[in-house]
This record gives sequence, C-alpha cells and structure tokens, in this order.
Amino acid sequence: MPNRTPVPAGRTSARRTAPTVDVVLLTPHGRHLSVLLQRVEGGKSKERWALPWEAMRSDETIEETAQRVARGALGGAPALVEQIAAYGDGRRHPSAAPLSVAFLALVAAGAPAPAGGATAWFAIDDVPALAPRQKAMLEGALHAVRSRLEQAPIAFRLLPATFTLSELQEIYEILLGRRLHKASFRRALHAAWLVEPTDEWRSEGRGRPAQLFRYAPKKRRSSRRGVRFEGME
Amino acid sequence: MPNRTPVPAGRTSARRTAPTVDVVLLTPHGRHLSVLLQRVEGGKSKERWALPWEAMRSDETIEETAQRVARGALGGAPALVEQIAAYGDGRRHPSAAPLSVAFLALVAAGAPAPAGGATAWFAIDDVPALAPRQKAMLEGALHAVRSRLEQAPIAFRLLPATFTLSELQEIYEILLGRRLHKASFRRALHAAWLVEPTDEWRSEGRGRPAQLFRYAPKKRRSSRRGVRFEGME
DNA sequence: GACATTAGTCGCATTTGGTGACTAATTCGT
DNA sequence: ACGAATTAGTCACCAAATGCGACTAATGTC
Repeated sequence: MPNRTPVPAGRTSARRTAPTVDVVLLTPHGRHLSVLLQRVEGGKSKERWALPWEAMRSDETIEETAQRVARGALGGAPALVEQIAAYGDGRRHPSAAPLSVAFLALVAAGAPAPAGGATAWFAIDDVPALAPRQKAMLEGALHAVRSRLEQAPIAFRLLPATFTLSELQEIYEILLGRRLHKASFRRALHAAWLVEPTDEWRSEGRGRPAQLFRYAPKKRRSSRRGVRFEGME
Repeated sequence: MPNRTPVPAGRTSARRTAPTVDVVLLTPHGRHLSVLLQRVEGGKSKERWALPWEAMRSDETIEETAQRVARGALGGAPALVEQIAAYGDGRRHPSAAPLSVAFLALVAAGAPAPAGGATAWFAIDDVPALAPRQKAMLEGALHAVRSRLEQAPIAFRLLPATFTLSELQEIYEILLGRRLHKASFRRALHAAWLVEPTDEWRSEGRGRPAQLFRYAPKKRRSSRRGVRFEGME
C-alpha cells in the first residue's frame, strides 16, 4: 500500500471548495408532490431557482447539516430527513464544489408557505430549470421515496398520531404517484399489523364517519421469499 | 437567501481534508462472500486492516476514483462498481477526512489473490476490526447488494457470457446469503425473460450435463402492483 | 448394472393480489 | 321526511404468484 498520500501533493486540495449538502424538500400539495426551491440571485447561470444547499461544515455531521438546511429553508423541522446519495460527477451545481451529498426531506401536508418570495413550492411536474446536478438529485429523491416507502414506515411520519385509513392511503398515492385499490390497500395493511384502531371516529362533513387508527407495529414474521426479477432489462 | 456564502469565511475549509472514496470489494469465495482488505502500516489505531480508499481528486468524478481504487487494490477491473452512500457522521476513519463516499464493487469468482501480504480476502463472517466508518460501509454494501439484486441484473456480471442455471442460482444464493428453491428460481427466471438457451451443454464430471444459457433480456411488461408493507417495524 | 450425482420439470396446495360490487353511515337538497 | 350524493368499510371471486415435494433424465463410478 504505497501511494496512500491522502492529498496528491502540490495539487489543489487547499483550493478545493468544501462539499455541499443539498436537500430535496417534498410535501403533499393537493393531489401531488411539491418541491421547495429557493430563488437564486442574479448570476451568469440561467437557472433562477435551486434546491436549498449549504457547504459542509467540519463541526457537524452531514445529517445535522441537512437538518439545518431543511429547517432554514422551511422555517421549521421536516418530518423526516434521509440521505439519497453523493453526486460527484462533473455536472454543474450552483456552487463550485465538485461533490454534493443530497438528502430527501418530507414535510407534512399543509406546510406554511415560507415567507418572502425567495422560497416557493413547485409542483413536481412543473419544476423550473435547475442546475444539472440538482436536477439529478430531484429525480433521485423521487426514486428514493418510492422505493423506501415499502421498506420503512415513512408515510406515517406525514400524518398526525391518529388518522383515517383513507388519509393514509392518500399519502401513499401521492408519494407513489399512482392510485391504489382501496380493498387491496387495506388487506395488505392489516396483514402487516402496522396499525391498530382507536375507539374514535371522525366525521369529515359528508359521508360516513371514518374510524381513527394509530401506527402501532406488531412483531414481524420474516417472510422468507424467493427471488424476484423485477424491472430488469 | 442571504447567507449563501459557499464557505464560512475565515473557517477551516483550507485546512479541511479532502473527502475519501472507499471501495467495498466483494467476491464469491467457496459458498460465501469475501471482502478485500488492505493491511494498515503501524499507527496508533488498533485496526490493522482497512477497506481500500483514496482521497478524492479534483480531476476525476467519484465514480472514476472508485474504479481506480478498485483496480489498484485488485490488480484488475471489477465486474461492477456502484455507489452505496456518503458517510459523514463523526465515526472514525483511517483518514482524517470528515466525509467518505462508499462504493460497492463486485468481482467474479476465482479472482487472483492479490500479490503480497498487504492485501487479502476475508470471509464476510470473519472480518477483523475495522474503523467504525468502514464497518458501517461494509454493512451498507451487503445491504445494497441484496436489495439491488432484484432490481438490476448484477448477478450476471459475475458470470462468463454463457453459464448454467445452477451456476446462476449459486451466485444468487451467495449474494443473498440464503438458499433458494431450484424449481421456483427457474420458474421466476424464465417468467422474467432474462436468459435464453444456447445449443451447448457442459458436462461437469459427474451428473447430467447442464445446458448453457446467455443473458438476453427481452422487453418488459410493467407489472402494476399494489403496495407492500415489508420488513417495517 | 446398481448407485450416486447433478440437471431439469411437473403438479398441487396455498398464498397473494386485483377488482367489482356490495353494505353502512352520514350530509345535503328539496 | 326522504332520497340522492358521498365517503367508509367489507366481501367474494378469480387470477397470478409461490413454496415445495416428487418425479424423470443423463451422466460418471464402482
């Protein structure tokens, strides 16, 4: 193990810009997802909006930085913050940093529109031009949400402590970006022993009142399945 | 958007150590997986082995760096290199870098044992003490292999162009760390239209000769499934 | 030729999943 | 008051997917 020199001597490390931590803040908005962008003050680049980001600090973990960037942009704490990936290809970024670590943050519906015109929510299908690296982060965030949704109870963090099953299903539909069949959703949900009914009911105006449930996962049986070959080409 | 200063003025960025790129090289070895470690020259830390790593360079993407680190440690190119995640918590690392990006690399079976005693394969269940950050990377790598195995045809990259179905199944078993049922495996494989038979057969000493197949994915039908609630607690 | 060994397939029982249609409880309009 | 509209919740049926034991096939060994 010879050339283990941490820094290629003489080169640029002293001039290198610190890595950035970028956060993709997503929230349910109506029937779809929206992402939080911040206005970029004039520069030569044509992108006028950007994901919130900040340079990494040596006195914080990147998770802490992500939390702070999210709180700063949102004016409050998001419901969940998770890493997506590091982006260190050559694509352009608002900073000069060669490396960025992207985080996903989910925010419960009805988030207060951040003050001032410098920050705004954009529907996920109608996002303005972003720097290429941040565009990739946004795509990565959507992919991450949809793939982690089945592995971890992240949907429950977007709901209050008690909720109706219709509300839960709607969250799933918004995060997945597609409709689900009511009976199938409930059958799978109950089979997984993730929720338990409370004795309260909520009347939401018209229609039959809905029973309230709470998130209360029971012990799991490890279902030893075979392999699946999905979505390969 | 005030405090958009890319670098907190005056602070440490000039003294910051560049992020590292660490590679978890895995290969089938007998009936299990092994990981490549490099001996660490004496230092005050008690870990005598480490994952191959190198400081990020400003003239390479991190993918390129990972490829280079892998080739350097292995003496040849691995079959696949993919990013796992960034590790920027406070855990200790052989370098002084506060941030490391971990990559997974898969190497076909029968990889030449790297020359010299400075590099060696360790069975995955019998790995010596690693720096905490690298230990987390190794766990992350195993998790990544197992979860990506069903999404992308990475197993085929560990096999020659033509192979028997028993060989393919064995790769899956090694990567997943559990046995699979022969008939179920083949049924799912054929249903996914991933392989096609050649007209060659291979006699492996005793037993009936096996037909050789090649990886030849056909167009996919997008199976619109409902949600599943798996492995949540 | 009996047997061990590996490849490959079949069939069945069971589970899982998709779906339309049904019942239940409430509000609103007239 | 009463029926239409609306939302909640469940059922039943069918189709597809899965787990698995048991079978046949082809080869080498003794």
